[in-house]
Amino acid sequence: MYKTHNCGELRAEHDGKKVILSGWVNQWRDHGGLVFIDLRDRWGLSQIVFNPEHEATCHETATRLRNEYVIKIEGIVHHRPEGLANPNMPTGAIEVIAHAIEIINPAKTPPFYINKEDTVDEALRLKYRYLDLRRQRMQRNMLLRHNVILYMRNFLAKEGFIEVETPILFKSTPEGARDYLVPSRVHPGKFYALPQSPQQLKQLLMIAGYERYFQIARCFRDEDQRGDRQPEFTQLDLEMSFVDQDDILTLTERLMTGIVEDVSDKKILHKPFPRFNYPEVMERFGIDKPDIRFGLELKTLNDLVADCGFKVFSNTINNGGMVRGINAKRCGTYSRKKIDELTKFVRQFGAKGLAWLIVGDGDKPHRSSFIKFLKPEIVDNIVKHLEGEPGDLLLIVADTAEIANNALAKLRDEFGKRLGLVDDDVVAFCWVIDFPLVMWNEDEKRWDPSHHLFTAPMDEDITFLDTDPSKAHGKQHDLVCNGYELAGGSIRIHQRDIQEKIFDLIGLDIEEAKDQFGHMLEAFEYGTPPHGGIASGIDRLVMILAGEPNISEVIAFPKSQSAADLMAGVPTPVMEHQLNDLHIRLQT
RNA sequence: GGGGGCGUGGUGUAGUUGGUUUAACAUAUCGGCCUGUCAAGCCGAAGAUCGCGGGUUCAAGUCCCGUCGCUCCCGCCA
Repeated sequence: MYKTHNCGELRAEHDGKKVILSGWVNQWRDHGGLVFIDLRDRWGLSQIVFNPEHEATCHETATRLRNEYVIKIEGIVHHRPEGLANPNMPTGAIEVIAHAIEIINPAKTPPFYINKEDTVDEALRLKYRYLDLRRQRMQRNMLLRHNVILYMRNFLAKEGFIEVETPILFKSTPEGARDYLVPSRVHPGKFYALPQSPQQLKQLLMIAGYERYFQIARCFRDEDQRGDRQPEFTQLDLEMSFVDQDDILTLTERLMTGIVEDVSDKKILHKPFPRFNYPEVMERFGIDKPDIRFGLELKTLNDLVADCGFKVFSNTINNGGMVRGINAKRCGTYSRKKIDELTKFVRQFGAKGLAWLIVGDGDKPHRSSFIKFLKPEIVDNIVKHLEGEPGDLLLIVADTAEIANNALAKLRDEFGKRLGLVDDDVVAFCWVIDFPLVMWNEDEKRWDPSHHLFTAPMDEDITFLDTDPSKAHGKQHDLVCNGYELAGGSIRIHQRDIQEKIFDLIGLDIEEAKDQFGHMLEAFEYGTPPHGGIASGIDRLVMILAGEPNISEVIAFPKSQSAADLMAGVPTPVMEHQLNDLHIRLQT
């Protein structure tokens, strides 16, 4: 027997109890006479005392312990003597006086501290991930992740959902991200693809009559990494039949609210979650995934500066662009150097430059990169429109709508942080709906779905598909939280003719469509219920709830930026005969 | 594919206008002392060709070029 108790549960009421504990030596303190160790298991720490006057051989063994040794001890729980309790430890009222010890396994000195929160080189953490995972931070994150997923399963089961697994080996389609491919041994020259999401399969489950499906689904996308993107990640994927968009939103909102309030210590800023339509969110924040924990909203200046005489502004407007700005409150103290850095900042998002104005006060005039080109009343209007008060820094970008919005949205995030407007104890959810169904792809000269090609158009917009597709809206919904896209979904098309129309619109000819999606089209003809769903990024959700900056902190075995596993050295070359089996010859 | 940052004993950092000597500090490790510690303490020891390769120079941790790794960002991610 290894344990009668765990190391985190012993309290004063266990006084006098004989216990067996097993775990890792978190810290070892040899006082020459007495030896103390803090014994650690997943549940916590207990102090063990070895006294040479009581158990000489046991004490002798204890002097040979080192951190991270795996041991088993037997002993008696005692109240700690007067004044020696440790109020910082949950088990600090007691200690275990050991009378027997077994060293189950010694341990080398770890390459970094297990028992201290200390920054460690990322490559080292990943190489020794099993040691990194031993640390409190990671154990806490993994536990939180477990609780989030457990909550999801319980909640959805109660709501009548059933969990169904879908294939990992499935079909490659040219839509969306790059696929991870798996060559077939049995079918020379053919490949499986790892799913980017179980999209088609969950729709087929609706056609199959399951009505309410969910899955904790691993998804794979072979694209370059970011802090919130890994090549494989986990979604809560769900789909419902006989629902409209509001049903999905309401259910998701109840689920998210429950998770945040039950398993995290974060507070939800807005309940119910605000719903923005796409034009509104772009107008106010310049981006479809705004962090609404703070204001600093974008303002459009087109009307004020259309014929102002300053070519940077007026030409932009004449060419169909936008002049937009934000007010960086109280940043009028910024030096030229600091403003130049902001210019550099917006340039990385394609902006050609950054116009700025520091609001003056009475006898102190405005300082600005552009007012010398403008009439004073136009300057006053700009200041007024951006609600400039003395000491504010107004930042303006004139460019295409896309670039101006994006650059200012990123500036807004930056100033949200700089001005301390971002409360990390808060989660601010919002919905974004009424997306355009399709967006014009200038490079390919065709329409691309803004969500995916199974998204249903708004009923009243169906005629636009033939006349002016840009005017059609989709029954799409995104859930945004603290500036991250946390979930996305839609009501799906459930009629073959509309689905074919969309294929046609995005430039898939009927033969291609049949080749790639024939099974879907055919299925639609066998009694398809109206249906829709949503998929939530679990890694991102847990990251936000854990207060972590990166999803790899909430994934047990994440990949590095270059999509490698540094612990096992993945990916690896394979044996020649394996390639032969798969009918693959490598280019030299 | 492109741009930025980082890489110095086991770990975390300092040192980078080229030369201050023996590359510093903390911590960990090893040895000694220590019966109430819990960030244990005290004494001592060992431990680094400064990621790797090349170059400039009388002289390179420091400058240049290349390369590898990690990381952030742009592109990409329906």
